[in-house]
Amino acid sequence: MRPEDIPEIRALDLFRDMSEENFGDLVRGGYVQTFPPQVQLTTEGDHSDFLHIVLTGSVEMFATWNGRETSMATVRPISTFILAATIKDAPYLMSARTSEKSRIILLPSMDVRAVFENDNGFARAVVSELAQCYRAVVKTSKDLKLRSSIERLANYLLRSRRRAGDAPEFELLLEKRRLASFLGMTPENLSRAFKALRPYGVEVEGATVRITDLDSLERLAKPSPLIDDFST
Amino acid sequence: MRPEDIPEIRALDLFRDMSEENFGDLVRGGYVQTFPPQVQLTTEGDHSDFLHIVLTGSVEMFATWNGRETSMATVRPISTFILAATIKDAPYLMSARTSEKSRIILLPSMDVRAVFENDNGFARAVVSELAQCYRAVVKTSKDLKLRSSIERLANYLLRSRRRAGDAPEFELLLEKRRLASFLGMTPENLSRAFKALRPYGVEVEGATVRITDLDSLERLAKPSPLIDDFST
DNA sequence: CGCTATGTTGATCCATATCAATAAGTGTGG
DNA sequence: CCACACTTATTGATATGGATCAACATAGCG
Repeated sequence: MRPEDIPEIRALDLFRDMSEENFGDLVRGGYVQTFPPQVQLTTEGDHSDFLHIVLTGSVEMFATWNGRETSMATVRPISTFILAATIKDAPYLMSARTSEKSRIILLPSMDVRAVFENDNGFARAVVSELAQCYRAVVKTSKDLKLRSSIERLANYLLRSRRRAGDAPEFELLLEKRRLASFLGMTPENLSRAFKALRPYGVEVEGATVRITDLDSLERLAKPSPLIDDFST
Repeated sequence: MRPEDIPEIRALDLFRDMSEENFGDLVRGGYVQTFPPQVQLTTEGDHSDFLHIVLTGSVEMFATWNGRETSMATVRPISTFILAATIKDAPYLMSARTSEKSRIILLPSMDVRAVFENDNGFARAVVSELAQCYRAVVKTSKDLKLRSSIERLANYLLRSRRRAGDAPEFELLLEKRRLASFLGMTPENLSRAFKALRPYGVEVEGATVRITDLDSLERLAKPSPLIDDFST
């Protein structure tokens, strides 16, 4: 692992409260690797060997069943994935692939579990991280069950806008077909949903989205902090 | 709290590893209450005042948006709910109501957080519980996104059968309209889905289900441990 | 450049929702 | 214990959101 990576990792919520010694143990066994796009990092059902941390780039979490595939989430820097599987020493429930060129830290699961047993600060940080993940999935589930596809897209755009610092114009960070899968629809249907949002002030050109009538879009989307807020 | 309740709580995974003293603190401030059916215990958006533990009966977790409502999960004895909100001191993402007459333990959230800070055994148990909850929601999400409504019902029946000790005949533990909502469909559609499963050896009479051709149903349902297993 | 993957658009189909009517439970009070 | 009211479940008819199929356009990329 490059020495310049270490402070960045140390600054993560997950590792901030652990002892210097335990952090050293954890990092010593780990390594950083750069992957090209479209590399599959984990396969659902496999046993958890490493805790992954995305340093740069982005990673798509997806799941399959009976020949079908669906996009479950996108992991962006700097955060971990498959923490739950690592801690429980259980098989992955999701697969992961790089969406773009990405630098990823790999920490051996055994080491993570060992430090988890010894370091109370780390154990508490894991709780916080897992609670966050849990709440994120619950929100996604509510989004899926309570909203139509157009409402989901409208709220997704409002969230994207917020993530871009409330800019009226921003880039979609996902390929449209992945976005469609994430929102639980087909690419064709997403295309039509974008068109259906035009009367509400949504202009799309390639990956660029401009929201010209925020009020109108919000009246349609009815965003809720209990579904659409990032942190709470 | 009745003295005879205490050992039962102490035996829960969540409380087994904590110090006697901290357990005492936690239990002292809590109390047990019996609620009639259809009592709403928490409301989404409210602040977390108590960690709830279901001793008997059952509790439905549900969520609402824009006048719509959906059933998210059913909590059965003996387990906790809204642990994530309690630990994070965040608003509830789901509401809870008793489905039947239920005995519930209420532990003040403040006490739970205080003990969480002090007791390392408890902190680790919370991790394990949260990881479990997280993985359960991920499975439910996969079920929803990757399967049609008939496939979801078929797999739900196979899980119910398993929970009933692989009995060929068992009772639905949910009202059909709640089951429909949990599976993400309308009651009418659930009715039709049951009829559609008749050729696969599913006989329904009231709340009683008999599975007469397991192989056939499994060929249709294609259950997967990564979606349908309870614990892993 | 030209190939291949992605995105769009149109036509059609299908799963599921909605609406409406009836039946069957379930609980309540007389 | 029965009659009534009310909720839940079923069934049929119809509507519709979203999927699928097909053709074409477009944009990355080697």
